[in-house]
Amino acid sequence: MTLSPLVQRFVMHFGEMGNRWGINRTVGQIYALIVMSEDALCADQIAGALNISRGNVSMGLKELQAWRLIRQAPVPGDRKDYFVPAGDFWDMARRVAEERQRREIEPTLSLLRDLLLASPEAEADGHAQQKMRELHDLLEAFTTWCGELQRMQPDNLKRLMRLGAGVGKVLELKDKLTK
Amino acid sequence: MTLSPLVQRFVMHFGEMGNRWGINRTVGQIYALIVMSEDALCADQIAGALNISRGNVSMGLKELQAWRLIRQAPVPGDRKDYFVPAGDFWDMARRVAEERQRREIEPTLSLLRDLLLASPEAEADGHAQQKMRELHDLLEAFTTWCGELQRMQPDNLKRLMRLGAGVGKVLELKDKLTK
DNA sequence: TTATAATTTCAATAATTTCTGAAAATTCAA
DNA sequence: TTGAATTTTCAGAAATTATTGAAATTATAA
Repeated sequence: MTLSPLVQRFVMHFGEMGNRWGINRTVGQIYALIVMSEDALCADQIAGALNISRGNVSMGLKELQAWRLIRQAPVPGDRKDYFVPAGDFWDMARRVAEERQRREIEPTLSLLRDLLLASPEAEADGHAQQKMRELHDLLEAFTTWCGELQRMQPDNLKRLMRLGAGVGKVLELKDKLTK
Repeated sequence: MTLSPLVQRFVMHFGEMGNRWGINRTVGQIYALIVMSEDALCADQIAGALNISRGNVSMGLKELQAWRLIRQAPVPGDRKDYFVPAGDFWDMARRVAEERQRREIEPTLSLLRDLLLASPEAEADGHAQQKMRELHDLLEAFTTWCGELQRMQPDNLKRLMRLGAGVGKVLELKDKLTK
């Protein structure tokens, strides 16, 4: 399978981006390739198109399945595993956000809870704990907010985003009504 | 300078997290140390406390200044450069968000604009461009939204976050009123 | 069963990123 | 100026992460 220059450029770029997003380069490329492809792809096609080893593809597919970004799509009469995207880009964004939350926020929150329980020993600990409290409260507020955004209907979420700066206006509205 | 176990644990953890956030480990540690410290710190104190080389500290401080996460705080009668956090954790969060936007979203958006201008060549390009359009629109909506959240007064932003799921209710409210 | 096709695993290796420390550059008081 | 204190730079070393490819495993058709 050869890629058109258009798809080629996108796939390569997405790989680089993947890097900056905490997923590795080939995993990003594999995902981009699957999304851009009209048909389901099997591991050999992917290895060929991206020019990477079979083993690497196997790892990548496993990781993408763990993220639930792709899923198998059986092709009748063919023993190989074929893959298609699981959901649209909104689903992808949600999954990435969830995973980042889990990896980048939760561990810190849980450490902070721990450290805030300890009674200060050194003289500097009072100040440190106050800072930790600030960070804890910020991360917790953020976490709650993300959770609630995710629980919103996708439609409402889209509307909220389109609302944009209007959010400020809506807040004012709420003020008037609750007063 | 020796660190209390409390601060030590936080600093080490923050370094690990920094890794997952796209800033490197020692840069994360340096920032955490400066934030947790009551007094301004100089490079030697940092190198000693974290047990890393002087050169590494110099790099780290430069990077943190570039991110505008720390700033110099002159200590009268001392020639060394001393550093303190620039702003609180909200400011930090905003800077990190800005930087990520710039590194992780903008380059993709600009590539997508490019690729969407090209006229499809291969047969598969039609489908690919449609997907690219979807991603483009999603990223653009997200970018606009982030920009507007950032332009909001910090107070309103905090209120919006505290509102949480209530946002859905406010939307419904708006519906009724605008109908 | 058995043979074959496909996938997964993982030790070895390649590529990348981070860190050190000595040398060069800069700053500033005398 | 000079020279001591401080910071910066950057080539090479160390550590980390990604990739290969051959062997082991698993799944399927005959």
